[in-house]
Amino acid sequence: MLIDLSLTMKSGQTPEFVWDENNGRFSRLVGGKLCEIWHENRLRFTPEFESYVADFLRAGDYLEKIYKKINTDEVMGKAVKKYRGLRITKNDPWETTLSFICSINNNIKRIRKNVQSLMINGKVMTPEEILNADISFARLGFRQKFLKKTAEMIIGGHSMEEIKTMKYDEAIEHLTKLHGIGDKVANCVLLFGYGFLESFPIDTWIRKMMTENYFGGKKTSDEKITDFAFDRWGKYAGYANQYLFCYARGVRV
DNA sequence: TCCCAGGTGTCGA
DNA sequence: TCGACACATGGG
Repeated sequence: MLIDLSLTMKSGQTPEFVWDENNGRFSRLVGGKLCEIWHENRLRFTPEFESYVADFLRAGDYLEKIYKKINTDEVMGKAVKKYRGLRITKNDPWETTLSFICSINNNIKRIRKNVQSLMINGKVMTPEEILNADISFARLGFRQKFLKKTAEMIIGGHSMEEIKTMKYDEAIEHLTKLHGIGDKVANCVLLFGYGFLESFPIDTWIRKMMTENYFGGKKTSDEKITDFAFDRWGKYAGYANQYLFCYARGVRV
C-alpha cells in the first residue's frame, strides 16, 4: 500500500489531534488496548489491529488510480508529486465532529491541545459527558457553547448514525442543522468521519489557494469554488482538497 | 504588541 | 444574498 505515514498522520486530519507520536511511531488506545503504527521498510502495526488499521488508513483506496483522476492541471500535479503517499483517513464520526468544532478559528497546535484535554482514557468525551460536565478546563473559548449545544441536539435525537445511509447533499444539510457546524466543519466531518470522498472543505487556506490558482485571483464565492471542485475532481474532490491544503500550507514532515 | 488561526451565528442593508 | 462584526484563546 502506497503511504507516507508521517505525512498522513500530521496533515491536519483527525489523527493529528488524537494520536501520539514517538520517533515516527504512532499510537493510541483502541478499545482499551494500545494500537501502534509505524513504517519500517513497509507499514507495520500491532498485529491484532489489522482490520482496524486497514479501515483507518482506507487500504482500499488505490492512490495511483486516484492520482490519475485528480491530476488535472499543473498545480495539482505539483501537489501530488510533493505529497505522494498522503492518504485520507477514516475516523470515528463523533471524535471528528468534536475535533472540527474545536478547529473553528483556531490553529492546529491549539486544536490538538483542546481535543486532548477532552480525552479520557484515550477516548474523547461522549456527547453525554460533554453536556453534563463542566468543561471550562479545556479552554475552548466561544467553541464551548457550540460543542455543548451540538451534544445536546445529538442526545435529543438528531441522529449521527443516519448520516451513514444518506447521500452527500442530504448529509450536509443534516449536519449543518447542528449549532456551530457550518459548511466547512460539516465537510470535514463527512470526509474524515464518514468517508465521503467527494467532500471539499473550504477554509482560509483552500479559499486562497483556489482563488489564486483557478479564478485568476478574483474573489469567488465558496459555492462557486465547490461547484468547480466537484466538476473537476468529482468523487475524489476530498483527496484533491487534502493535497491542495498541504501544498498551500507548505507542510513538511 | 499585533496578527492570525482547517469558521459560525447574527444582524442590517 | 452579501458584508461586517463579535466571539475566546493562545501560537508565532
